[in-house]
Amino acid sequence: MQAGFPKIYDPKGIEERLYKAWAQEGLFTPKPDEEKEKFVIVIPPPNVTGKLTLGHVLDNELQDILVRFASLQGNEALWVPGEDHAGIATQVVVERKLAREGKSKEDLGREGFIKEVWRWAEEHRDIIRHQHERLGFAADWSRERFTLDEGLSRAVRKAFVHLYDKGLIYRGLRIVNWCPRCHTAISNEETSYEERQGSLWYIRYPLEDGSGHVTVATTRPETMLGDTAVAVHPSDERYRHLVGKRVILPLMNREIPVIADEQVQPDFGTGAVKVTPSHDAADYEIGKRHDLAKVRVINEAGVMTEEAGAYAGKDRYAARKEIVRDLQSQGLLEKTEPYRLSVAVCERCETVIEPLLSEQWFLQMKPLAEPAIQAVQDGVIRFYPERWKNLYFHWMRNIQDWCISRQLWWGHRIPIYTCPKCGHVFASVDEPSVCPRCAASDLTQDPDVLDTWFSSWLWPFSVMGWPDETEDLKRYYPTATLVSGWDIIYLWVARMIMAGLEFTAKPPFDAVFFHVMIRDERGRKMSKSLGNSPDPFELIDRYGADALRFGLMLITPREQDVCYSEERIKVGRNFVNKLWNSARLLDSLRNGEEAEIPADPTPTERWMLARLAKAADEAATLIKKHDLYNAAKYLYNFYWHSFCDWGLEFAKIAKKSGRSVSCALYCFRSSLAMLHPYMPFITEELWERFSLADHRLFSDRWPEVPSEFSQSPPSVDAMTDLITAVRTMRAELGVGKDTPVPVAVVTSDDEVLSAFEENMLYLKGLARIESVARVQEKPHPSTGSVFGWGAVYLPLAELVSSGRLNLEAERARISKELAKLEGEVKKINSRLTDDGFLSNAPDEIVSGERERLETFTAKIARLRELKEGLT
RNA sequence: GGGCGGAUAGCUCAGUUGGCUAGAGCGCCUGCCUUACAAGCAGGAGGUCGUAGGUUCAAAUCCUGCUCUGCCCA
Repeated sequence: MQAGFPKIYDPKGIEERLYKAWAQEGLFTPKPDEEKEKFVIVIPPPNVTGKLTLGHVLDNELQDILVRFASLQGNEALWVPGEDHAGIATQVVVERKLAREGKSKEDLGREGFIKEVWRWAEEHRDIIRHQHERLGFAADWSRERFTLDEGLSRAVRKAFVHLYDKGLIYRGLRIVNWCPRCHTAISNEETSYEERQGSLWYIRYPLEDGSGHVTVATTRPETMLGDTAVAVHPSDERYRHLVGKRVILPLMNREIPVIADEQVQPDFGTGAVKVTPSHDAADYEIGKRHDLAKVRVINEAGVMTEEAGAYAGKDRYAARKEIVRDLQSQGLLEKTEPYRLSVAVCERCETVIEPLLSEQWFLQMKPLAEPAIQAVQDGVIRFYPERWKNLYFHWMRNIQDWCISRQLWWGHRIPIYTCPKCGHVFASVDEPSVCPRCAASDLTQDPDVLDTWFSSWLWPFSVMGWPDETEDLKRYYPTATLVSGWDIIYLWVARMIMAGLEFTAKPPFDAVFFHVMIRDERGRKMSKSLGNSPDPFELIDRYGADALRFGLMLITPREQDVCYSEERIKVGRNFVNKLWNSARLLDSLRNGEEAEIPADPTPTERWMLARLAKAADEAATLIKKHDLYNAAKYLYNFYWHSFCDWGLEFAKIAKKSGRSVSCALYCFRSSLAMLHPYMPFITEELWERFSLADHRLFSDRWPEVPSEFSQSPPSVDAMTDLITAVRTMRAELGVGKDTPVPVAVVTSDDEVLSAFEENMLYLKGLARIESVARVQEKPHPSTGSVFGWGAVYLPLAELVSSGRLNLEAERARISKELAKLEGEVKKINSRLTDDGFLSNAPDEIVSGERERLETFTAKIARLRELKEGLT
């Protein structure tokens, strides 16, 4: 054993050293090469809110694999990294941090607060960058971008002005999702619904003429203060006589009308509902149809307004309690029922959303959606897996206008200016000093900022320098594949497609690769509030980046959310260990031998090369189909169970009789290249240790085994059959592995027999087979196994002396095999006597069944013979 | 309420356009510290493919109903 090749692979130090070297060499900054095809990925920019999670590791690892694979395929590969300023999310975390220090953002003022957020953002960008480095990601950091960079901010303004001047951006008074905690409007896509236990309160509204009352049911009694009507369904017989009458709104003593509207669901509550146009989207629509007054009783902070009379100044939930109590004391509360309802909450802070009538900027989406639907329909942009198209089309065809303004400080300020003199409102890319209409100065800019996604949707081209016609934009846009979780298909993916087509007239990428979500052992989504997401960097400390990466790939199927547990990724660590130790073995066997295909490969070497060729082919095909999971499995099985279990065992034995290990080294070298996209560090480390080339693995080529070696010699398969059979029989009979055994073989295949004779070294080395004798008939007494190429017998007479033989286990094994084959034969027979099968099934299937019948019957005959001989 | 998935070995999952004895990893059982690896080696047990029908010469695979389950949208 060569000194300095430790028994256990210790990633610490190695990973750090290699990443530093790669970065210094500028390995991931592509050298423009007109001969090469380009393969470009832009990272889904992580938020600067915090550290990376296991979900990020997965998302980015997939990209890294694609980029490294593309490079090995001879492409000019580029991966553009960067981060997202994440408006609300970042503002929320910084506000929380300030709150812990006893400060508020108002204390700092807008300028001061933004400075504080910048500090936070820069700090977290550093952390994120470092985390990417630790994972070994082949990103080109010289091109790193941030959504608030000057260039990207200009892109945002440019896009805004373009859409504004096109008439697609408008200001509107609408019911929006208002987060009273974040103090901003948010889009539908940023709210989620939670099932909660609430109550349904039945409230009596007395008729103005004193002839009784109408009972309405509500889950939000505090909004009643803003009621401006009671509505019933026009065909509801129970209430028809009341339509047109007036009721007295309790607590407020306001007269409001009873109206009829199709939108009312007669089966909800009593069938009569209260209408609050200022605090409910559906009621707003009713209000518009009936020209109802709008009374706003809750403000932006979730506090009752002046319009709420006696309840003004109270929190919405405190007011609810008091209102219910007051109604009760006035005898107007008919009953209270427990009720399950789904409430909208803010995705960022989980505060219950207040639907609020508010003036906001909206982007008209229908015109943008049409070409984007077309692009996916026509296959200009492909989705993997394809089924996500359904979700995409559904949303795109029902797309709503996008509320793009946010009442935040952190973000891109809306480039809308108002002239104090002439009142002209206009959009401008650059900050204007005077009004273009009346030349007045002292213009005021809209105080609000844009939704974060308004910058993210430009990402694929804004990172390339758009709106300028930069070299990068010309060279690397459109990009190749976008990797994303399906959870942001609306928020991000669909919008990017729309933006790409609108602003660059090109689809921003050729393909979208949607990956699954990582859940915990119990199948729960990983979330910060549950605290069930492990820290990936602790895992790296414990197992190394490669083990985490490969382990993650081995347990993450394509279409099914993965249940993560630390136990499960150990499979990655075990593989790393296997890879390392197989290298250690090769290192001890080589004496300066080259990694190359020998001029005269032996049958076992040919067998190994054929498997390598198949693996290189299969894995590449799978990766091209974005099936990185099955490619990982294929490589795992090839390396461990073909190369190590057989290839290296053969090589070890051959080496003892002086054969060079160059062929094994060739397979090893090829394997390093194939595994490199999954495990960049250990493969590079071994690449260096073995001095396999003077360039980095990243710049190497995917293995291509010459086609003359793609055929596997069948005689070697017969050898592995023989070896396995003898091992099984030994185990069942209880014959120790050190006891040499002679075997007898019945076969009509001369090649198989001569392969056995010529390769006794391997048979001896791997199964302690002392001799192989060709016989015509089964020796007595003996046990054995039957194959397509013949049968192998273990004469028992000679083994009896070595101890008690467990014939019972042998009989059981043979009986089981017999039963299985007899069952098969029965099935085949019934098929072959079925006219329907004979006339309908393709010829190759029929002849295949005939062949199977023949070999199975032959096997059965031999097995029966064996069983009888074992009594 | 509308839509999209899933249900295959004890667990987590593969299973290409229907057609060789339904596979893997982990776990389990037996034997091994065999000079690369016990994070390992060799061998083994374990599944009427959720359920009821249908299509077909042939169904884990296609169709329909049902049950359970996850998610998205409203």
